[in-house]
Amino acid sequence: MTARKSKYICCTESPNDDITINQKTSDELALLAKALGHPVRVHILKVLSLKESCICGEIVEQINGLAQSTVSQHLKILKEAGLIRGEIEGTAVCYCIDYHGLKRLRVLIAEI
Amino acid sequence: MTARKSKYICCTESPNDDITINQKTSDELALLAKALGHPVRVHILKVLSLKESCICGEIVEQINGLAQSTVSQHLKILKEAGLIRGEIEGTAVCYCIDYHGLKRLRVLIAEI
DNA sequence: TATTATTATCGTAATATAACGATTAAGTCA
DNA sequence: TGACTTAATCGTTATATTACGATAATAATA
Repeated sequence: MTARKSKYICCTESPNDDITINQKTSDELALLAKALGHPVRVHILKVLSLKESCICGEIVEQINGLAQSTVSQHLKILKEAGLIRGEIEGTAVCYCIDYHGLKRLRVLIAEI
Repeated sequence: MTARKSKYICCTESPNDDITINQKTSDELALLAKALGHPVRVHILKVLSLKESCICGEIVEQINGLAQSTVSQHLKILKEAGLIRGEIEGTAVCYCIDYHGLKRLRVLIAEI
């Protein structure tokens, strides 16, 4: 990619005309954002944020009107993205926010 | 929803046991995050960030290997989410980041 | 006015996501 | 051991997303 003049006023000439963009962090950010990209999953994070930690069953109660299997699926997506963690406690599973993941999301957005 | 004792150690009792969560902001955050939840769209934002503003055609060039119509679709999604703006300049359209939208995303994440 | 340049939209196909009920798995307790 | 509790997984269906090529729309220009 070579720098070149643009005939468009809006396209400012800049030393950044030769662009190199970190694809890896783009992918990482996209994955995190995608995990957050559903109202129910945002809601789950808020529940966990307010309650510090919470067993799956109580989360299902908080998410009114959705089947347990559906909530479980959302929890899985959040977990795989690194936004929450789950710890087995007896027959239950206790979920909490993974603040490393959440911070990483903030950092990656800030870097845009 | 009434406050109740939990038999689980992990589930801390807290004054937030009666949870009220703002569904509207959850939806808003989910929409913004969803728009960001694709590597190509993150890439587009980075291109715009580095170049300040950019005509659609140059963005298409930067996104190697995707058809013009596909990139146009991604631009539409970003625009509808309020993450970019487009200004017609002759036959071209000049896109730039909508920093209000991006800031709103940051704020909503920070509020989780 | 006809042509060119640029971008948006349309129609379509392949794939992914979201939701459900039913079932499985694994730990607890009588 | 057998029943119960809790959560994950499976199979399925409906819907949404992503990508493409083709076409339409609009402004600039010859």
